[in-house]
Amino acid sequence: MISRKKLPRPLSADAMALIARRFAVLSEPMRLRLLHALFAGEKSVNELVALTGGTQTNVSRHLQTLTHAHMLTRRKEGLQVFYAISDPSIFQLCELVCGSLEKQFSRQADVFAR
Amino acid sequence: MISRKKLPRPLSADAMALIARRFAVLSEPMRLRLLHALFAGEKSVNELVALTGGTQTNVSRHLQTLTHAHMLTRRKEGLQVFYAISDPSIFQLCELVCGSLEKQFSRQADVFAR
DNA sequence: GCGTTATATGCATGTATGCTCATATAAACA
DNA sequence: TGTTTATATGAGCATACATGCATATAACGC
Repeated sequence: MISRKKLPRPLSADAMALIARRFAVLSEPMRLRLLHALFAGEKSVNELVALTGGTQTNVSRHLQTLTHAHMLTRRKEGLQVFYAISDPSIFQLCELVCGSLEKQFSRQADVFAR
Repeated sequence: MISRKKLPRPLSADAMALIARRFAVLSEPMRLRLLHALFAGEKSVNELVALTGGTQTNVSRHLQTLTHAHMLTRRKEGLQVFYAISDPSIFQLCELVCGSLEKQFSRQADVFAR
């Protein structure tokens, strides 16, 4: 009988580069702010500019990056373009990282509290 | 009665920068190769150099980065230094990203197969 | 057609960071 | 003490990328 324990899959160097690229897309604060703003649902570029406080140029560039990484979908309607999160795993990724950071900080807080 | 649906927590710009930093640490192929090599358990620097094919200098630098990010622990024993994964959420993060990439590629494969 | 609004992009610049070479530290041992 | 082995680090270089300015494209109304 084969063990049911979940094993890490073997990963090629190519696969590793793809995964790294995906993490890189998530490694910019402005892109995270955009994703966070989109958690509630699709928004136009102008709305995102207002919500994040970025310049129009910069917001547009980052939206392009996120779309090329297949994390967002783009829908044009008249003059406006609406973006929305297309990859639900984004939510889980952020939750995981948040949880891990919270643990780390609460441990550090414990040390200071002694 | 309060809804039980899991809501995304509100995130400050500072929190966002911390999360981004964490993703940035995971966004280098060599660091992912090191983490992957450590999935099976702790290893010395020399072993990691052999397993990843990197130079000693470079491997040492990346191990330092991962350790400062609290993803690895460092244990010195005689001349050797052993590193091990200290944050179990790393496994889940990689699984999530791998799964999401697999879905993306199988969709693309479908398109080509038509 | 012309002007206006929403979004995208070419170019230039600054900053961050990965990589390598040489050298430094640190521990073991003769 | 001097030598060897394992790991870390300082300096310099190259590259990637985020940002802003100006301008281009695209859709709408007149």
